[in-house]
Amino acid sequence: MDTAVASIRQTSVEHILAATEPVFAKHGFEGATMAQLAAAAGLPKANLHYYFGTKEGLYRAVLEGILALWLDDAAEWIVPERHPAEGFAGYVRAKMTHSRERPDASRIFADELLRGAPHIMMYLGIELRNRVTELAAVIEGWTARGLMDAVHPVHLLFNIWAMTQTYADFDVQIRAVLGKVSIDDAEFAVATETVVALVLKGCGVRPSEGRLP
Amino acid sequence: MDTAVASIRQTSVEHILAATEPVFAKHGFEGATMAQLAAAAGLPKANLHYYFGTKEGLYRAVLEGILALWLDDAAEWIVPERHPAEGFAGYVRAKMTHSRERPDASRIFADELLRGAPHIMMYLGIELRNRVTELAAVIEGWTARGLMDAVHPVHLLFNIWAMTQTYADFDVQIRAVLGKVSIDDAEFAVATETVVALVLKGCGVRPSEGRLP
DNA sequence: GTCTATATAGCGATAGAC
DNA sequence: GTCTATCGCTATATAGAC
Repeated sequence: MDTAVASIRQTSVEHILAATEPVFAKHGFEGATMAQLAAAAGLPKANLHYYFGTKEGLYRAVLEGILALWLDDAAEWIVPERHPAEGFAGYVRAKMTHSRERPDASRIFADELLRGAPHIMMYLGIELRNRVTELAAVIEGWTARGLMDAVHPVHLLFNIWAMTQTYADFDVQIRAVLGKVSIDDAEFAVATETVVALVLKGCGVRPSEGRLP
Repeated sequence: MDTAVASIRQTSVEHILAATEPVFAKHGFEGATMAQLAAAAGLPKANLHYYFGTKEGLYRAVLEGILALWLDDAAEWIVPERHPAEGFAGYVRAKMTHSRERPDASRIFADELLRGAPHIMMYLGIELRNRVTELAAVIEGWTARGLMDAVHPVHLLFNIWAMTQTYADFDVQIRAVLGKVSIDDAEFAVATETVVALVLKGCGVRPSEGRLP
């Protein structure tokens, strides 16, 4: 089962998941067709049905890989041991890096939310909600220690997600308004530091002076 | 032509546009079917084809109504005559009100961007881009007059749009995380003032003291 | 496990009676 | 202007040879 040797099944499954992610990102679950998905994987449609049963089964498998990726950034940066200046800046930069390197993952998640989250309602209401409760406690702790202003921690998180993910989800609008065919590294760095500054100054985060109290 | 008497055509067109907006918001352009759209309007499919020709024709008509709505808020609030404390707060509150009252419009626009803006590329690159250039000049003027910090004006606008529209587009996530079936007025007011504070403090906007210099 | 060929259902769009 | 019936096509899914 869990040997280091990649079984044919495992290899095929991983190949199909990676190859079909851009198709779901481009067309959404409803818009993507099995013919497109199969063509992207370089396989006949029947093979996708063999491994995932239905189009929805394939989509759920793609989604689950994305959700696992999603929760990790916050757990690394929004922790009591850090000063909020470091924690928020690190978190925003990590999210922005994800928006740059895995925009398709962000778009699939955005599409799922836009449709009313028909496939991940339980994840939102239980797993994500629990994580947010933990993060909110850390942020309130920072405020209690006088390291930043009192800001509604949950709405702050919603806004950090919104700002960072807009650079993946609505990338086409950003490129059109900036008049650029693609967003280069320098422009993306400007965007990242604009968001970092908005969050740090917007929350009245005191400057980090070495160790925490 | 332009009389005050509503022609049958005009009445039907407006009815269909209003009735189908929620369907496009829920399923997107590709996901919505003519059968669903017709059912929402309480008409046979053939009637929709009679007035709009194709599904795409209907969708474009819905989109155009939304775009017209979209550009007005900024032109009212982000103007040189206002102090940025008043301008940004008013703009954010206006956008938040739109997210609360016309969430379907925001979602249709979000879906269009997520798909790569196949129907409104020209609007983004020309009309919206020109408007943004004007708004950026106003914001830079505020900075030059010492009323706020130097913030990249275009990225600031991207982030204001992201924060305000997330309350329409990703409303399902917000409700799930907050554990509420619907967002009540009090919660929405908290959200609004959280965004207002993030923008004003984040941009280092000086307090408004009566008249402008 | 792989792939061709096909079954069945639903799609956008239209013809033509009213 | 309205509506029923239906065309032609493409969708998801599967049967069955290899």
